[in-house]
Amino acid sequence: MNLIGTKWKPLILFHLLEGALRSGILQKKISGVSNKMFTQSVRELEKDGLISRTVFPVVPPKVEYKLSERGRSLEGILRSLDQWGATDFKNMI
Amino acid sequence: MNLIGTKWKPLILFHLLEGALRSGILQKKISGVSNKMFTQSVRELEKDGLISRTVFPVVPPKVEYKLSERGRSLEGILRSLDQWGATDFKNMI
DNA sequence: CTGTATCCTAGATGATACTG
DNA sequence: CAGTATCATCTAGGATACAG
Repeated sequence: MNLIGTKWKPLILFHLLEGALRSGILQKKISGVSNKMFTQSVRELEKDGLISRTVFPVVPPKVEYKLSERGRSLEGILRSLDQWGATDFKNMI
Repeated sequence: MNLIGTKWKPLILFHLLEGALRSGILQKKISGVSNKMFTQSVRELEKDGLISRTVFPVVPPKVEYKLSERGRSLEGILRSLDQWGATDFKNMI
């Protein structure tokens, strides 16, 4: 939980399960996240070795994030969490 | 994550996987938790319907906690988290 | 487009003392 | 034994403006 136990990290990792994403695209997928928390979250995920960050030297700037091998090892948990959330929510209504 | 995304809740739930536990025992198993956070966590878990609380009218007081059906549905995720933590930790050393 | 810096608030957490 | 109350601290998180 020290690595992924925040409001946004699980969502970020989940959206990266399908492949690398450009920074802006990824941020748009995480509806509601502030610019600050998005940057802070991906920075920490990178520091913890769960995702990798690639900067393309072009203009305008382009940055892509993707899961590292360690991050990929969380796939089962991430999909379980997603599935549980969906099922559990359905049972509440 | 809104339900279990805190420092202690996953641990509390995990320790209840093997069956109901008396309050003091459970708290001792969660090494490092303060009395306040333990009480607050179990109260919220109870409010969210993940665990149930049973008070035995005896002296000295006896209180037991156990997983509800909804809490039990988290078993897969809890065990996955535990296993991932153990495996991941082993890979770091 | 991507990221940083700053200020601010709410909540999470902890230490301690106290009650039934 | 179980739980509450109080005080204090730290961090997560958000809004906004700015920079390369």
